[in-house]
Amino acid sequence: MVVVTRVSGEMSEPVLLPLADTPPAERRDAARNRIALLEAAERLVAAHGVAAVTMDAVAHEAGVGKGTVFRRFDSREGLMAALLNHSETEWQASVISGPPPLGPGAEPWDRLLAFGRSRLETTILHAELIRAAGRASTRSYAAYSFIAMHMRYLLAELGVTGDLQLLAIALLAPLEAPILDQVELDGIPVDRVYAGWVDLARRIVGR
Amino acid sequence: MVVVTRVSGEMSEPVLLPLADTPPAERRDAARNRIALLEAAERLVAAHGVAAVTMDAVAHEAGVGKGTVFRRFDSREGLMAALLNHSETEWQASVISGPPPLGPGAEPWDRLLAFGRSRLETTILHAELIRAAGRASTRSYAAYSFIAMHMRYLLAELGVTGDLQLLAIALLAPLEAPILDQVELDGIPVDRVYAGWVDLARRIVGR
DNA sequence: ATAAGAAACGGACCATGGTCCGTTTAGTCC
DNA sequence: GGACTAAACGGACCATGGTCCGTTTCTTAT
Repeated sequence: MVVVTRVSGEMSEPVLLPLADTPPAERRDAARNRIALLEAAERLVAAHGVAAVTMDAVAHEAGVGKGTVFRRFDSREGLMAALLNHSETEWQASVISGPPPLGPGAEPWDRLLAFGRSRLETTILHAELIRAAGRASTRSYAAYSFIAMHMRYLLAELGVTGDLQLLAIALLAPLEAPILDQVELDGIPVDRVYAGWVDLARRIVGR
Repeated sequence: MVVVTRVSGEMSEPVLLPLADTPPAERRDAARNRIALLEAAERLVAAHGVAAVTMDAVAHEAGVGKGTVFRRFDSREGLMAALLNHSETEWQASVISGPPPLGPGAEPWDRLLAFGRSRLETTILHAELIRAAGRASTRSYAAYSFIAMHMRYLLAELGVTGDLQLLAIALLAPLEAPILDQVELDGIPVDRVYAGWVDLARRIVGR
C-alpha cells in the first residue's frame, strides 16, 4: 500500500492509493501484538520445546488475550507456520544469494545436489515445527512455494523436459517431513537417504 | 498363538503354547467390543462423514464407555488407522490375487502402471480417513508396508538396481495424501498427476 | 463350583484448541 | 479536540481428545 502525504496546497484529493486488492493495512496495535506473539512463541519454543507452545501459554507470555492469538494466526497450525516461515527466511537467503554451490555461481547439477542435501537437513532440523504446522505448512507456508519454484528452475537449467512441476514435486517429496517419517522409522541413516535421493535425481535428470 | 485342546489321557501337561512373544490373546469381552466399536465407527462415517467420528460418539454408538475406545485404539488416529486397514483389505486382495494387470499375470511394467493408477485413486478415495489417521497411518498402518513391499517387488521384477527401498519410497511419495494435498491446491487434474507419475516411473525404471 | 488375580470397563475429570460477543481502542473526518 | 466507525481486544465458554481409578467381568487353578 502506498501512502501519499497530504499535498498542502489546494485540491486536497485522495490520500491513500491502495494497490490493486491490497489488504487494508494492519492497525498499529495489531502489528505490535503480532510481533509480541511471535517473539513469545519463539521464546517458548527455545525454552521448553514446540509441545509447550500452547495457545494459552503464548497469549499469557505475550500479555494478550487468547482471542487475539487466534485472530492473528487463525489456528495453532497457522502460528506454527508463521514461526516456520521466519525460521526459513535465512535459509532462503542463502539459496538466493549465498555462496555456491547452494547459492548462484556453481553448475546447475552441483547446485541441485547441494540443494537436496541442504533441504534434507533443514527438514530434519525443523521437523517438529513442520509437523506442528500440519497442513498450514503446505498452504500458506511461503517456504514451500519457494522450494518448489527453485527446484523447477534448477531442472529447467539442467535441460530437463517434461512436466517440471510434477517432477519437482516428485523430487522434493522424499525430502519432506511426512515421507521422512516413514523412512526414519526403519532407522535408515541420513547419509543413505541422501545417497538414495542423489540416485533418484540422476535418473530424473538423466545422468 | 497355538491352542492345543487338552489331551484327555494322562500327562495333562501344558495346554497353551505361546509362540515366541505372542501377545496374551484378547479377552472375549475385549474382542466383542473391538468389533462393536469398529462397526459403530463405520456406521458413523457412512452416515455423517469422518468429521462426525468423535470418540464420545463412537463410544455411545457402540454402547460402551469412552475409556474402552481408547484402550482398544489408543487414540483417535489409531481408530482411524484401524478403519483404514479394514477399507484397504479388499484392495490388497485385488493386488495379490485379482485379475491382471493389477493382479498377477501381466508384465511387470504393466502391473506397475496399473498399481500406480490404482494407488492414486485409492489414496484420493480414502483421503479423509488417511488425513484423520495422521501419523498412525504410516506407523501401524499395515496397508503402507504392504504397498511399499509390493513396489519393491515390482521394481525388482523390472530389473531395477540400486537402493530399492528408497526408490520405492520416492516413487510412492507423489501418490500419497500429504503430497497430493499440495498438488490439488493448484487444481491439477488427476489425469495429469498420473501422466506425470508415469513419466517419473519411466525415468526411474529406465525406459 | 468357587476363589483369586488379571484384564477390561465406564464415566468423571482434565487440558487445550477454537468460538463468541460485549468492551476498548486506533484511525478518520469535521 | 471531539465524535464516529471499524477493527481489535479479552476472557468466559464450548467441544473434544485423552487420562485416571474405583468397579465389574473374564479366565484359570483348585
